Amino acid sequence: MRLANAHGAMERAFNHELQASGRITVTDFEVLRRLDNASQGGMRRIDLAHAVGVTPSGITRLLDGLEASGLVAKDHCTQDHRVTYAVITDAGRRVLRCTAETHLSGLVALFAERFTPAEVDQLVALLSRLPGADDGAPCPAAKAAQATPADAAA
Amino acid sequence: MRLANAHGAMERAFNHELQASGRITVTDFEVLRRLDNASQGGMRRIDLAHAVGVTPSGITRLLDGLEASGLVAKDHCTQDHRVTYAVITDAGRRVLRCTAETHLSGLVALFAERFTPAEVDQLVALLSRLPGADDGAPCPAAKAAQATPADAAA
DNA sequence: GGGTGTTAGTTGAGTAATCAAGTTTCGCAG
DNA sequence: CTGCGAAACTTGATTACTCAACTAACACCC
Repeated sequence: MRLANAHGAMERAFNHELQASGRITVTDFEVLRRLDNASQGGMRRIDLAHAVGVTPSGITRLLDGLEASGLVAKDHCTQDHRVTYAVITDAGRRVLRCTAETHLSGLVALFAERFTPAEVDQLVALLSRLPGADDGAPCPAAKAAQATPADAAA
Repeated sequence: MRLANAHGAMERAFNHELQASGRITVTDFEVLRRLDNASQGGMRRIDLAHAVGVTPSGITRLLDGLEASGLVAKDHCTQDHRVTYAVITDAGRRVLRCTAETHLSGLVALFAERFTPAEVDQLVALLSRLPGADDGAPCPAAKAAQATPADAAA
């Protein structure tokens, strides 16, 4: 219950912040973050869907939007013609960097003023035991620029 | 992040369970729970909205549905004609009791198999410090039957 | 090489929320 | 008692998803 309240409230707040600064939802943000972290700046759409917790059709529509805004691009796999990769573009990286700067720092501050580092560790450890907590990326702290986008980046 | 993942995954799962057994969403469930806990089995719609974390318009549409299903009823305040109370009906209580039985026990089991009671306390204490965690009801463990519905209960 | 099942992805229809802009009621200042 | 701002809703249009049903490509077996 506390979990639901806390997460709900924070997500709503975060969503508002993101919406205000650029036309971006929390899920969009999460997608960009994930793509930026990915080894080639790209992921299979389905893995991405699972990572951010939406259905395949959700990812299709979500990426439709991000593609229209030029923040991600499509890339087809030559070995398996079923799969399409989503790759983050330079514009996408810019947006990500900019919003992350503004809002991730806000998030960090929020935690910092409420918890000691040890308590944060404790909280993370406890939450990690919940189902689905480790879906997708294990959140490698700072992993800023490390890519070499496949090809089709705007 | 763990918070987002864990809560997201659990909420999705919970939602599916609830949808499967009766046409109910997590938010509907939360509304019923809140109303059942309320002193008269009723609350002002706006307080209810804030408690479950939706906007006033969200509550309107949500209650439209629950009223259509006969799980809650309207009750007008005689002192202030602006406010409308939402009161839980006997049918609503039945549904709540039934779904709570099935799914709350699942939830409890889920936590029990992952945490010791002490750890649960710890987790609750930590989460309580997050913004919005205490919105609405402080979740008074078991508070089953305690009502005297205002009047307009089906 | 032609079925059979599985996986990746899209599309149509529907739902639960949102915001912005209304209406009605209330409280209050002059 | 009249006007004026704020509170408690409601409504219309939009959004971000969902599910169910589809297509296309692969994988395998015989």
